[in-house]
Amino acid sequence: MLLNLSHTEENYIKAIYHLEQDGKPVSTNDLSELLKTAAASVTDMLKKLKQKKMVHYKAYYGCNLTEAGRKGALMIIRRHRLWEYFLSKKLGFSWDEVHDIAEELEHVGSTSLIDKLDAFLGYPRFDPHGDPIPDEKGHIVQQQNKLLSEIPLHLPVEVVQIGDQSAHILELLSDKNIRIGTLLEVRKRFTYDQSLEIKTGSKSITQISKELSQNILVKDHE
Amino acid sequence: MLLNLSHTEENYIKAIYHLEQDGKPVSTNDLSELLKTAAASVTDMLKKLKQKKMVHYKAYYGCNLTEAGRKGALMIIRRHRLWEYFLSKKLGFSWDEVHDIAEELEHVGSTSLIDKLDAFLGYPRFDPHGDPIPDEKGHIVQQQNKLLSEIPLHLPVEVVQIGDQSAHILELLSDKNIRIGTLLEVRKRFTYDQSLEIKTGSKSITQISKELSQNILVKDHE
DNA sequence: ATAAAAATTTAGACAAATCTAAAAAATATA
DNA sequence: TATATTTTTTAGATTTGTCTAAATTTTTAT
Ligand SMILES: [Mn+2]
Ligand SMILES: [Mn+2]
Ligand SMILES: [Mn+2]
Ligand SMILES: [Mn+2]
Repeated sequence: MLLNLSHTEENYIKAIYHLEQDGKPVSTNDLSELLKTAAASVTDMLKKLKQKKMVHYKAYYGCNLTEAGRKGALMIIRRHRLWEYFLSKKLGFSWDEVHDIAEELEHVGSTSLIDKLDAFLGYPRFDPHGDPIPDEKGHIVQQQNKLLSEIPLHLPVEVVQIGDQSAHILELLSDKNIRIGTLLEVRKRFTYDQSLEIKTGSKSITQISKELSQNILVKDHE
Repeated sequence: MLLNLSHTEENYIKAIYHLEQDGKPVSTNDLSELLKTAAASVTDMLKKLKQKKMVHYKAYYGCNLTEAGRKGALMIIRRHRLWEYFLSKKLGFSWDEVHDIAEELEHVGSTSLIDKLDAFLGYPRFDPHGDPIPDEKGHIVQQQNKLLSEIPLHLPVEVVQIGDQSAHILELLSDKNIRIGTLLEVRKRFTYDQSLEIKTGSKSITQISKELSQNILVKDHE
């Protein structure tokens, strides 16, 4: 292990990375909920991660990743997304099956393994859900995508990313034939429940709930 | 996990499988040495594996795998060897680098992952060290190979398997340009230390110690 | 500003896997 | 057979990651 972190510690810093917005500290409870672990256990772990200089932490305040913690998190995310790409593109898994398996593979800690896997895959820049893959130095592109819920009517857009990545949302999208690269256009927006009627491709019309529309990221299609 | 075993438990049943010769029970001390774990710890684990019906165990007697234990061990060996094949053939690792990484990958427990990996690799029958890969049902071919130390002079043979698989032996073989598939012929056998002089391919002559010759498995080359 | 509610930490316990040291059983040797 | 040696098990601790319950701190609401 280059990082010298246990599987559990890796999962914590990854979770902190995902919860960190701007510079705001991440609360014990948010981690507790995301990791499905008692808040008391989170407190214990934050103390340990502080000792290992992976997080800044002050009691009753919350935590933030240190620079080392951020680098570590990006490496775990790199592993996760490269494995997802491999599972999807090489082994033929569908995009809603890859996450859980990658959750285990991401903890196999050989650096040369991941760098060779990256080369074998042809240095992919995005995983099967449209999320960017950090490079070997931990650089990650920040995308400027918009939520489908905020797109004006009749503007052609392309799906580039899915926010929430539970098996449930992926199942629903699969059913609606929506995936990364799908071209969409919002036809109507209903004020009552903020649901959308969209046109996919050239023919098919489907309804999309508010929740769903807030988890589909799109970019303008020129 | 289909088997519902921890990483540690998996390592134990794999170790027991490798130590089991004929029907002879495996001793606590042999396991202790192979796993580099105190004998007292092995005793504790054997009790637990007995509870889980993975081994037959009686105090002061030793242990044997149950049918379930044997099936489990074969599945772990299947994963290990398929990953070794992948690392070697797809990612370009040399055969002496793959074992340690596979030691971690073997514990990722999705059955569909391994079966799809198997298909992706084209159902290979042998790993990079020449060891047979069990199929999805746990069937494994038993090879009838001979030790180089027991081959008569001037008989052309082909290297098919390496016994011990430490990085050290693989380094030595690599230096001598001996790998799976190499054609050999024993030229002389020195009584003093039972070292061999062998001809590899058509030109190169090299010396091989007794230890090394007892870890190179060969078959007749017709 | 005070009381109620929510978030967080501390305290104490537990299961898994490990260790060392001591006791017990099996095996080898004289 | 009696004794010495080796092997194995038991006893008691330790580390990691977890839990529940109780105490404390912070935030929200009256
Ligand atoms: Mn994922
Ligand atoms: Mn994980
Ligand atoms: Mn191996
Ligand atoms: Mn292992």
